[in-house]
Amino acid sequence: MDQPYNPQILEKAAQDHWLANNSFAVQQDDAREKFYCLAMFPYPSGQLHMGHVRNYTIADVIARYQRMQGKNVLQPMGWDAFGLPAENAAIKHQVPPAQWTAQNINYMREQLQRLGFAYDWDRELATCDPSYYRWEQWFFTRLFEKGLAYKKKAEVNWCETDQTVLANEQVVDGCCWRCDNPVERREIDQWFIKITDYAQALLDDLDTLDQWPEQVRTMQRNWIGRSEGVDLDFTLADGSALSVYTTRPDTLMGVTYVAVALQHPLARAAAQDNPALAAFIESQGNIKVAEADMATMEKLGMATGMTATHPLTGQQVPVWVANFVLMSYGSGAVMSVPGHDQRDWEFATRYQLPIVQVIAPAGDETCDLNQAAFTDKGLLVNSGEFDGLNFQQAFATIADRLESEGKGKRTVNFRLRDWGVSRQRYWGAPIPIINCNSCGAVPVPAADLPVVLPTDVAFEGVGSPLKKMPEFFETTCPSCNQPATRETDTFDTFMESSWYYARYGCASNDYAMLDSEADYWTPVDQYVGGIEHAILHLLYSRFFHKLMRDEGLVSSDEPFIRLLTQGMVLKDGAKMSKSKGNTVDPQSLIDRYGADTVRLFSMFAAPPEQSLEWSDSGVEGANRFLKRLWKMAAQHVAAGPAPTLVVAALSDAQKNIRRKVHETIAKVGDDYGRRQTFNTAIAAIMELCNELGKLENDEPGRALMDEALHAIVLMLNPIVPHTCHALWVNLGEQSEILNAPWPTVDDTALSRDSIEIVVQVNGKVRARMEVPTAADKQTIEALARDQPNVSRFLEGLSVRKVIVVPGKLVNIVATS
RNA sequence: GCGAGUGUGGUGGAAUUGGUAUACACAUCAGACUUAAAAUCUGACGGCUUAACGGCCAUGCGGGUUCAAGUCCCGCCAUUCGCACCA
Repeated sequence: MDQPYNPQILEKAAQDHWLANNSFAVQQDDAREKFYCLAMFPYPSGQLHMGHVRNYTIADVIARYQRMQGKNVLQPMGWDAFGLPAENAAIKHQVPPAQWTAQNINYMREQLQRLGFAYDWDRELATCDPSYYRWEQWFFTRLFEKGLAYKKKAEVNWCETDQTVLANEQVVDGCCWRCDNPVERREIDQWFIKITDYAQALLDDLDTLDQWPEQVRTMQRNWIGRSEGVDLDFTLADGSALSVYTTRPDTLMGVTYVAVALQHPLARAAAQDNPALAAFIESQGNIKVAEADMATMEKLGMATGMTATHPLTGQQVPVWVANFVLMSYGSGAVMSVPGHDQRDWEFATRYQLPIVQVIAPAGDETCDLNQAAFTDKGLLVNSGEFDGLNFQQAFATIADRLESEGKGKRTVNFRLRDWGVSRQRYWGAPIPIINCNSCGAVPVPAADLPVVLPTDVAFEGVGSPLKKMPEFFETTCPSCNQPATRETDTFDTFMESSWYYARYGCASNDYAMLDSEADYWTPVDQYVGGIEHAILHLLYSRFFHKLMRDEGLVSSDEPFIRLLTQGMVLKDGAKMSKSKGNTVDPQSLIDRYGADTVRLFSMFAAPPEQSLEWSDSGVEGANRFLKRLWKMAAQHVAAGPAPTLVVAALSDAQKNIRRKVHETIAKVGDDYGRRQTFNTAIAAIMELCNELGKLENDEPGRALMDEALHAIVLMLNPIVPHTCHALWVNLGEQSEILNAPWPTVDDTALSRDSIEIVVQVNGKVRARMEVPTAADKQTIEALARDQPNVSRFLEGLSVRKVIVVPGKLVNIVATS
């Protein structure tokens, strides 16, 4: 056995072996349980960072562990290859995005291979490849035909810097999520997908995802934002209806005015012959989202001069335009109850509108409408026939009344809005639509797909080059054969990442988007990725999965059964990032210590869901452990073949160590499989190694050492596979460790003759004692009282009670 | 403001179902080996106290439940993340 530990040589040898044997390629195999393990694929930015290393190591450990459980394990890898940075790089370095992306993929693929991840590279895919996005284009045309994709003129978030539209989810604090510049509002034609049709299903099925972090489910629930209320109509002077949505119909009798959004048709109509109102709307509409710190923005408004009739009382209430009413939620108009809504209260106070109390506290809450609105639920007052009703009763009674009189309707509202998928960018999948003057928007026929994105382009830096390429956009209408124009917008890149996990199941199928093998592998059994995707990517993927299910492409309801969201990698307390200049280059660490050391450290330093504080000396510690293990194995091997283990020949000390071996096997299996706390698994193995250092070197001791080393190498294999690959051979094994089964626990090794029991007096530890395992409570109690330090503390006290927890402790309760 | 999480030695963290708080590692210090250093090995390592055995205190703060609380309950404080005028 080579000495010393030389990771550069042994890692290369293991990787060459896996490559030569195509060790990680898998096929459908109905004889075995399948396990699909997936880490979120990377954007090919240029090189791996520590976050990637952590993400992919976690997934690889799970995949290799499941393989040792005898499962048919798929772990693929690919590239989220469309996106903005490629265009930015193209402008900066004068390289076409396709070329820049391909170079990065080649470099990063090599880095991943040097980390020894067990990927089935036969299934590798890149989303910028026409063989991939053609199916996305095809699927979009299917959605179009089903009415699930549509075009509408919409006010969108426009980023002037990136010259593109952003989804609501991509606007962070009023700024672009990528470049952090303020977002403006613009109206242009956009393609949307009806995610709102699936809002209820997306909400309901969250309850089935019991192996997802609760936090992620809560965030999605809030994002979908279901509320139950009533749509009801106020009547305008001309007899038309002004519809408002409320979740508090119990406060209906407290309405003192109605407010509409700046963009509401009524506001626009009123502004036509009211220059002051027009000016107000103009001034508020031009406020950029970033400048208007939405949460603290002053509530401003102006009366329209119109009044509306209250649906129940027949009273006339004024109609105001208010800057805080959202056009995009409900009907863009609200009934204002300043007594019981804080926003309405602030607005009414500012403009001296009447404030009426219609809800009285049911308990001892304070209610002073001079100070603030009373927003809790309570009992109705000043509400005529409804007085005395509680919230539920009032909701039901008033909703019934409105419905029977045709003035309202119970309604469920969602915060979730349809997904805008158009982007005015070049480096994305072309939207497969042809715009014809006579036929309108016509989907590209399946036979004409894919619409290939031209890769030979000149980049000037502003807007999309596609708009300047008549050879791309000039075409004929598939329907009427007249000259027509191709759509030059491309898809949001979240489209590609919403279904890639399924495509891995049949990555090279040129005849279908998904096939029966894709259905065999899906859903993903274990998904691993960053918490930053808790809403966007994970919600879109869930939505896409249901769309694909309804198209007959997959048979499951959800894409990801179990989800692990790993924490960030920090250095000096801050997230590692180029802008902060606190990055650590994985490559230099691999060069210096080997991939296994980097893998071991990133799994040992913190539990996977928590943030990981980077520590250079911690990396050295991980390397030190591997060197020690290597040395221990080398010494064992150098002493010649190990004798056969005869359990009866072991000394008591050796039996204790053997028990530790088997306890550790049980614990580590539980940590990998159920708990997914890889740090504690490693700690347990380190503990065992420390114990083994004390092992006597006699014949039974050497036999035990052989058993223990085999177990340790098997247990560490998912985390440091190269080192274990080499150690396994050195321990004299013929077969390769990759396919070795997980070690089994010998239950007889776990049994013990005696056990340490803690003795407490009044809850404080006063002694520890060894008692026979079989001892009954009386015996244990008697032994406990005999402990010198215990009898000392019991002196002068009378024992009231003795609690015996078998195998753990005795607590003697005594008072004077 | 609403929702979720976190708070344990000098540091990262462990304690899984209410039952031995501080496992494992890092750092530090001491010793061995060495001409010396590095590497390696051995040992010490929460605070106060004691010659020693031992004792007292300590898991952000204040209460509570319990024979027993890092863990459960109530009220605060700090911090991180998400959402944020959603009627």
